[in-house]
Formats: sequence, C-alpha cells, structure tokens
Amino acid sequence: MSLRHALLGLLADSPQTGYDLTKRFEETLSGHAWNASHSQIYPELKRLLGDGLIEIVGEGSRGSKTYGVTAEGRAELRRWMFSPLGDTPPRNEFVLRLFLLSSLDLADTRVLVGQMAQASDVEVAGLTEAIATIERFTPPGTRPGYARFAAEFGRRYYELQSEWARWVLAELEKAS
Amino acid sequence: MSLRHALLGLLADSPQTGYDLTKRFEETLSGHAWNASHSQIYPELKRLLGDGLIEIVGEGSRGSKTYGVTAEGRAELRRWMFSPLGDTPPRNEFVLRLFLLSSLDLADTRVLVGQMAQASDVEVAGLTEAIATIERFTPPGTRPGYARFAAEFGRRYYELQSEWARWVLAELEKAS
DNA sequence: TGTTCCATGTAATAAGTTACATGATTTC
DNA sequence: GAAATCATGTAACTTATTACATGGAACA
Repeated sequence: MSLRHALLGLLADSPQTGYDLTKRFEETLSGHAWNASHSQIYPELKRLLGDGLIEIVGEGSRGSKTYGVTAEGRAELRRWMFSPLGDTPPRNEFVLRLFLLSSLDLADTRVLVGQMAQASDVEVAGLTEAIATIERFTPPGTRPGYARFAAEFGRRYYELQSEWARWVLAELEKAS
Repeated sequence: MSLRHALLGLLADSPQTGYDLTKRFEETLSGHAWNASHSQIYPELKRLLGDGLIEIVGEGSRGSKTYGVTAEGRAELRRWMFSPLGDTPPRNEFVLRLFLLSSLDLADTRVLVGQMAQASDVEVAGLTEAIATIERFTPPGTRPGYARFAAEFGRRYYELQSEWARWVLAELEKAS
C-alpha cells in the first residue's frame, strides 16, 4: 500500500489540503506512478493523522484543513524510500499489450506497433516542450529542481517506447 | 479491468489450464505488466466461459480443465488491443519514488539514486543474458519470436533507469 | 511414505472506483 | 445570480490480496 507514502511524500514537499493533494495526484502521479481519487485520499489522511504521521498545521475557509508531515511521518517516508522495491506489483497497460502482441496476426501487429510508435512520439513532443518551459523559468545559476528530473525520465521513457516500437517493426520486416 | 484481456491474450497464444495461466502471470506479466493470483484467475475464467469468450478444449487428470479462446473472445481481444490506452491507471513504485525524491535531503538523495542505478544495472545484466539465451536457441534464418521483443523492451527499460539515475547524480553534482 | 508439484476452489479482508451528497467562495 | 471552482465527506460496488482448504499425481 503505497498510497500513504505517496501522501507523505507530497506533504513533505509542502503542507497541503486534501483537495490540493487530489489535484497533484491527477496532474503528476496519476499518469505514470500512482493513482488515487479524493474518496480514497480523505479517509487515508484521517488514518495518517490517527497514526501520528501527519498533523493539521492550519485551517482555512470552507472547513479546509492543511496537513503537514510530522517527524515520525518523515522517518516513515524515508524508511519506505530506501526499502526494497516489490511492495506492490506494477501495472502497465502498454507493457501488457506488448506482452500479448503474439495474439495478433502479422498485419495487425504491424499496424498496432506503428500506432504505438506514433503515440509515443506525441508524448515525447509534449514532454520536450514541458522541459523547455521548466528550463526557461529556471534562473541562470540555479538548480532546475526535481520536476526537471521527473520530466526527463518521462521523456526518455516515451523515447524508449518509440524506439522499441520502430525496432520491432524493423525486426518484423527482416524475416518476413 | 485488464485481467480478462490478459487471460484472453495468454490463451490466444495457446490453450492452457488455470494453473498454467497462474504460472505465466508470475513468470512473465507480474514483474512489469500486470499481476494476478490464482484466486482471481479461476473465478474470472468462469466468467469468461459464461460470456462465451473462452471454451473448455480438454480435461486432464486431477480435474484440470484446458481453456481456449473462442472466435468471439479473439475478436474482443483484438478490439481491446487496438483501443486507446488509459483504461487503467499505471502503478509503478520506482516512478513513484522518483517523483517523491525531493522529500529527501541532498545526501540521502545521492545515496538512493546511486542505489537505483546499481539495482538497474543488475536487471540489465540479467536481461542481456536472457536475450543471449533466446538468440542462442533461435535457429539461424528464423525469427526469434515475441519473447525476444518483450525482453528487448525490458533491457532498454532498465538501461533507461540506470542512465537516468546517473544523469540525476551528475546534475546534483553540478550545482552544489 | 514423505515431499514436491499439480490443480482448483472459497472466504475474509483490503484497496480502489464510481456515484451520491453537501455547501462555501469566487468569478463573470 | 449563474457557473465554476474550492472543499470535504460517505455509500455502493468492483477489484485485488491473503489466508484457508482440499486432494491427486509424481518422485525419491
């Protein structure tokens, strides 16, 4: 169950409300790392509060509560960050389809893999632009920050998908 | 819900029992694409049978049933393979940690990213060997088959993780 | 004859999704 | 004053995991 650690990690960055956290899941984590909706987030925040891993650091209008990580929470987060992977099995629809490619006939496979390459290229373009934006808004002499690292991973990942797909197409061409 | 399509895809390759399918999940899909245990697989096979997407093609000893995909099942599988991605949100602990890196202090970040690079190298080595084995057992003049494609993706993926981690280390070095 | 592997199932619990529900504040 | 956004919650349902349970066949 990585949800609590995702929440701890986001809150460690800066104190936030459940609503803020819901948006950050949607915007940054949901696409590549982890998904959670508000109906899961609010109850989990209460549990984290009960376990003393987070605390209420402020209350705003409309009954909003801003949570921050406690020392205990930060320790638990650190422990998890360094723990071995494999806690929760990955789930990746793209890779699943890749593993099931052999269920299609050769013509279908060619079409699908071609589509995979094209879709990946679109993502690469989007992330390349996002990275350019980050760089543009980074003052010279400053470190670009961690968002840059994540974006770089994303760009390289989609590049990999695209290049792999084209390699498969070439391999299929070879022998047939 | 991709479980049924994963099952259809595996059965499309060759008819199998629930037990066989459980093993193939563990061996091939569980690590990178999708996870499922036998307690989920058996009931889903019954549902697929009820929906006419698979059929029993043979019964062996110990009450084992071998399932095969029906024409309808194959059509449903094909439809899903070509449907747009995004049905189920991905889940990836490595990427989640990558997104939460900023919650660590600089020293911890360096250590963790270094460990990530090393762990990825181990995976690259394993997959490189697996690929060599596949190639060795492929008769000259033959297409190596789809397992080769999946292995290639895995190798490139771990290479990406390793290279990304080293790039991050270099970036962290730069500015401090 | 004991251990491992084959083979299938159910029950209890946990996690995740979708739908339902409410109300305050801001913006146009 | 209508619409969008902020803000939080619960209920119903589906999916997934862990634990429980059983027994046949192969092997040593």
